Amino acid sequence: MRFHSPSIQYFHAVRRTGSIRAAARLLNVASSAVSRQILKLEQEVGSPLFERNARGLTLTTVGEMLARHVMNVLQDLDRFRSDVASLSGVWHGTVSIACIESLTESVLPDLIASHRTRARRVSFTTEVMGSSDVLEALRRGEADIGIAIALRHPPDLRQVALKRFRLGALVAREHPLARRKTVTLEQCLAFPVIHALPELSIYHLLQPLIAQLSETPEPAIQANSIDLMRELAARGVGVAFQTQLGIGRLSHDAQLVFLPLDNAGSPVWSDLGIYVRAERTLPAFTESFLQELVRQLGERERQENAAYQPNG
Amino acid sequence: MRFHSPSIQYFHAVRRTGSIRAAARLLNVASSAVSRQILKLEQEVGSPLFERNARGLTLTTVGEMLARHVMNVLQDLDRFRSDVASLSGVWHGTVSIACIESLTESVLPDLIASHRTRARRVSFTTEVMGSSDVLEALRRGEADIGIAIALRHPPDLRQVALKRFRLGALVAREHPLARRKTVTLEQCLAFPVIHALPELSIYHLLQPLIAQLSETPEPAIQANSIDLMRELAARGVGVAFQTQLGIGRLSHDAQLVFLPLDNAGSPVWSDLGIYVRAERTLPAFTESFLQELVRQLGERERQENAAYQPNG
DNA sequence: TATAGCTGTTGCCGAAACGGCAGCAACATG
DNA sequence: CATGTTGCTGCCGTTTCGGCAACAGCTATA
Repeated sequence: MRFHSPSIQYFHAVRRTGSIRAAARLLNVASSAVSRQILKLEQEVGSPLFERNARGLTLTTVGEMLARHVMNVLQDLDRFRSDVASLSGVWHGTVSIACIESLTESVLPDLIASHRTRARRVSFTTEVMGSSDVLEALRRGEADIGIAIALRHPPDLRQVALKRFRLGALVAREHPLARRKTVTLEQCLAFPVIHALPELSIYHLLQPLIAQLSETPEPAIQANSIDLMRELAARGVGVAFQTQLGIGRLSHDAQLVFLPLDNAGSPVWSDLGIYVRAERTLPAFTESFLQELVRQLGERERQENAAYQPNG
Repeated sequence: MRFHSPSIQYFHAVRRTGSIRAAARLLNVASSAVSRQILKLEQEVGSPLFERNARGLTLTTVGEMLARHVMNVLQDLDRFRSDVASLSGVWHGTVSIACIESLTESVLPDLIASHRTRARRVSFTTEVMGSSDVLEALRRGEADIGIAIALRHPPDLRQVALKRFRLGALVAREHPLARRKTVTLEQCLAFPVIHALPELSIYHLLQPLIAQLSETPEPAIQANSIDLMRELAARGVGVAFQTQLGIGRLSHDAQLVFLPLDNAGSPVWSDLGIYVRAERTLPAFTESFLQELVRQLGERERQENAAYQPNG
């Protein structure tokens, strides 16, 4: 079922590996064959597609345009294949997800588990990374679905849904703040805090708020792992800041208490976006999972925000 | 710049012409070559793509799936080509429009003329047809932009915009009704009327309203040409029914008067939809024209509806 | 019923494209 | 300076593609 010219496939491999010889190894062909196909492509397009550095190849502007087209073609080929397969039998294929750490605690495992009971031949690949890396993985075609903090997203990605969750403080059950319903940032900063490093998006959400305060005390601990921050908070080391999503149901019977942040009377939101490459039609089984993901996240959004309403 | 395998192109040609030999003539190759490529494709997909009738070929279910993929590929190739071209110089290409007759009077010619003063190398192909044919032409990839009466549209088309215009009666200046601001259907039916044939969408808009009336008099004249109906009305033959869009500025200095229809106190709307194939990214110059079309139609919608407000 | 005209398919064969092997120059790294 | 990497290029066998002609199946017309 490979009815597209070798040039397309070879170009795609060279773009991904950044080298002709590496692409040749990947494709199990001689490097000369790959080299010639690239040269032929460049001749047909009428413009160089790669810049030849001593240590590999980099895309030119025209090359990036072609890469976009080739990605559209190959991803749509993928969809076509799965469409034909689903015509005669069960769904089967792989859903590739790129997401930030907050999802790994309950949302994603619950969802994948429940989805696999219904569609057993659909497997999953999930990779955890930073928000900007999530978007980049999508653009490069390395993931089908991306979940990240919703910053401004590039035009070649489509924001399927946008869900807001309250940012809050995470403290041990014995912590002096633990009895409050909500907390302000000032109240937290009176205690030792566990700050996120700039590579986590929580940093970028809190930084502007902290900058507004008159005094900015030194953070006790800085970390780049949501998990580590949570465990530190549970041991009473200090106050951590997270979305409630990342804590989920553990907070009920565990040492942790989640206190929604209150900034001058209004909540502090963390916007979670679900992304997909814009120029793409998803295979049916991927689309189905996506719908379910959006629905589940919407459910969580509703529940968690209702729990902290003025009249809740 | 033809870096896609011949099978793709041949398949596309066969689908369009419905015959291998006709496709071969179109492609300037021997019919045997085309036949072999189709057979090879069917072998690779693992399923027949066409049903062989004595008088040509018809797509099977799998064939339709492949046709969809191939269309996506070729249309995106087209976009890539125009993107590369626009990189080094002026926009050039062709915008292909399928629309219903109402647009040809003023909206489309005005828009095309003004667009060509700014982008001289962009040419236009417009074809007038019925609403359902507009959607079909889009699905078959024979048009880039479609404008039709907004009925329920298939999922593979995207409704870019939806504009509502008032349906009204069209009478000669000397007609007894001509002095009214608005008219009801009953009032019109007291005179000879020029009815649309079922192939025009006006028929489907008026039919349910006429069916509600107690008496349904015989129509004086039936026609399938908006133009003919307008000319007949101008000669005082009877009352025609149209959207104001189809009359436009001519009504000012001509023999015609447009009277918005009043149905039990509320206007009768004719919804105009602008459509595009969903699984497609338009070339930049096409997208630009599309935006302008939507803007202009929105402007007309605002103007014409404001002219008949209760307080206007 | 016979004929003419259309359909898609198939051998045969030359031409074009593809791909593997080995060797080249250019650059980076040690 | 030696070694390992990069991409590129003759040479040549294999594969694929495409044109020509002939074939069988069907339809419409005479």
